[in-house]
Amino acid sequence: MTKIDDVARLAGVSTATVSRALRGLPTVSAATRRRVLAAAEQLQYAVSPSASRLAGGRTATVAVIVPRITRWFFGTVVEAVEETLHESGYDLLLYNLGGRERTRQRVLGTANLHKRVDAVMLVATPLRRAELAALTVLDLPGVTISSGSGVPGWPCVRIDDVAAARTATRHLLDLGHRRIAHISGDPDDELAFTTHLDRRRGYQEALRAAGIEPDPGLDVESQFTIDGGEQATVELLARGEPPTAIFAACDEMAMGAMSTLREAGLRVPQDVSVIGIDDHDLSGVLGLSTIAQPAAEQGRLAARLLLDPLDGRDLPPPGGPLILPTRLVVRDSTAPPRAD
Amino acid sequence: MTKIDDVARLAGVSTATVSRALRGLPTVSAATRRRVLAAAEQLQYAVSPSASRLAGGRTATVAVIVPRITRWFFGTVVEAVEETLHESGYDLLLYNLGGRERTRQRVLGTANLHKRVDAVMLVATPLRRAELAALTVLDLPGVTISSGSGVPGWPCVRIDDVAAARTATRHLLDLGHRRIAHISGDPDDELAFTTHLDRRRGYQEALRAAGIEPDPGLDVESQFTIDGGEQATVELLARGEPPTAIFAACDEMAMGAMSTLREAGLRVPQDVSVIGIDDHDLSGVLGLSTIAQPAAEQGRLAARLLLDPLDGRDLPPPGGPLILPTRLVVRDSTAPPRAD
DNA sequence: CTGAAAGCGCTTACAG
DNA sequence: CTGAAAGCGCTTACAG
Repeated sequence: MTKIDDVARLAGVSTATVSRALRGLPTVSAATRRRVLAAAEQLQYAVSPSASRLAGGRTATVAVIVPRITRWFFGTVVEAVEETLHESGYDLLLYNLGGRERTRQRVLGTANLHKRVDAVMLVATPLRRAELAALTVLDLPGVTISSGSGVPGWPCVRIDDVAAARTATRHLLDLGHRRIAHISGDPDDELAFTTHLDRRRGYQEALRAAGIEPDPGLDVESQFTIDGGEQATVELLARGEPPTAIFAACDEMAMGAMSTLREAGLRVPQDVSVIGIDDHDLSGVLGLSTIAQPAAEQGRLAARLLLDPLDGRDLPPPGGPLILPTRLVVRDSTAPPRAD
Repeated sequence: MTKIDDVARLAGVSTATVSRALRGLPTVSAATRRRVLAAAEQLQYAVSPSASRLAGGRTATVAVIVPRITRWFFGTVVEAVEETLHESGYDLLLYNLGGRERTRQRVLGTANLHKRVDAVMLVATPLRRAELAALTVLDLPGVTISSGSGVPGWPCVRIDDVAAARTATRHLLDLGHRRIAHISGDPDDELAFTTHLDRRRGYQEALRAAGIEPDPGLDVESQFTIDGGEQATVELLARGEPPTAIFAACDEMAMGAMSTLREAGLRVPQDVSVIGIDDHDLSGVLGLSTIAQPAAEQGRLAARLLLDPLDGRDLPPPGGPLILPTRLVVRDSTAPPRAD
């Protein structure tokens, strides 16, 4: 393929000038730039990323690390991030941890990311001590979305999980429910994220504010998936008298809960109300009440926070975490409890 | 950071030997290899990908191009591909076309991929003539999943869309339906894939085999999304007497259809049966009958077909397209038509 | 505004 | 099995 020397020869300039003209640096005369661009066009020249990266020390690549790309939240975040990154000329290296310890170690436990990317985006993946140490050594810039306490020095984008859970629970309380169950994340969750802890806290706070002491028998741990919601609900029903309402820590769990309830002959919302968090694409179709969170917006904002310093736009670093708003969406899955 | 010279010095060998030892080449004595590995370990050495790629001419990176990562099929494919690629030490560059013409041009219309990746995976993205020409010039190896006629020289993994649609339609015919509507892709679909053409053909073939001439009034074009399914169903209902069954070209459209039917006061399946194609994660929850297709398996197989030649495993190239099996899954959304 | 030259950090024939 | 040296294709001070 053609390389920079070919373009330089055709345009009658040095390779340094070609390099500058093609990258839009200001120190090139308009006439020269025109000639270079024409030559590059004519030769169908495309820069070699490897050579450019080695010489320039920048990769124009970002690693995006998610637990599971197939879950609604992560897919939506990645889509928004991808668009923002590519618009700015950055490549996106996707890492889907998928609960695989080996993958996690390869990505986070070594210097693998070193010189491979200019920055890292960590989505809902709180780091263990050793991983944090490894990343700190690499001294890479980054941003986290919804990743627990985050990484020192990295901005953090998220929602207020405690408040979201409080709002969901209070919605059920306002409808008159007292026996409100919670299904949420497993501490041994293979995805190892901590969002569920905050959501549980909000649930408990709302109950206590209403004078109700949380009943551990109504709190079941499982995975943040449809299957997880089904299993948790099966467990819940096996424990005895069903609750009159279930607050699921995410919409996918809520959907699993709805499915299991229906199979058990319980109607939603007549017998049991269900609410989740997310506002998944299909929540409308299922009539699921939920706390909507802006997934794409979190992705876009996080990408911007990464790109701005990389591209030399030095905004004042955000003080605390950047917390985006959530919103209660009432549909058909929540109603007052039966009066019996 | 430490580089290969540091390792060479500590191990007391040349950089060439370090390079060979670290990459596991056979032409290194066991003792030397041990010393090199120990030195690399001690210095926390990680190779610079840019330098390695420039010198070696291989990027160990694959571009994966999908229409929309948030759709079930593409998310599931990408997850499987990611795992297969990373297991073999390859990076995954994600391109989400998202119906954006500019993105599409940047990725497919230029030499952008040149020297950036060793191979390309094109998912459900038939190429236009100019794009095909551009790719052909780059002379990159690749594989397609479900991408129309594919790319000459690239293996193609897919299902038999005509047969899948035939099976879905026949299922409805077998239940006794005659007024069977079809909702499917738009020829002007911004995602520009052609799967819907095959699925429409299967629908029409099944009808004709049953002695029914397809009624254009029962065939509505829209997008392959939940919204698309809703809009198509609204349109269908606006055209007059509703059909007794709807065959949607994918599960997301089918879910949109179910939602709109319910809002219109029509019960599924008592008033209208609905069937899709995919076996989406949520099809079970929604009780949607469907033709299941193995999305993850298509991704894994396609990744293998890409990796094997790159890694020097030269399998006999597949003769025709690799067609994976589909399977009718009957749930609660299909039933005989009302006898009135 | 432009060019000559060094250098980025590896891998690969080639020679031994 | 190992090493010296060239080369991969750019970018970046530096000088003018």
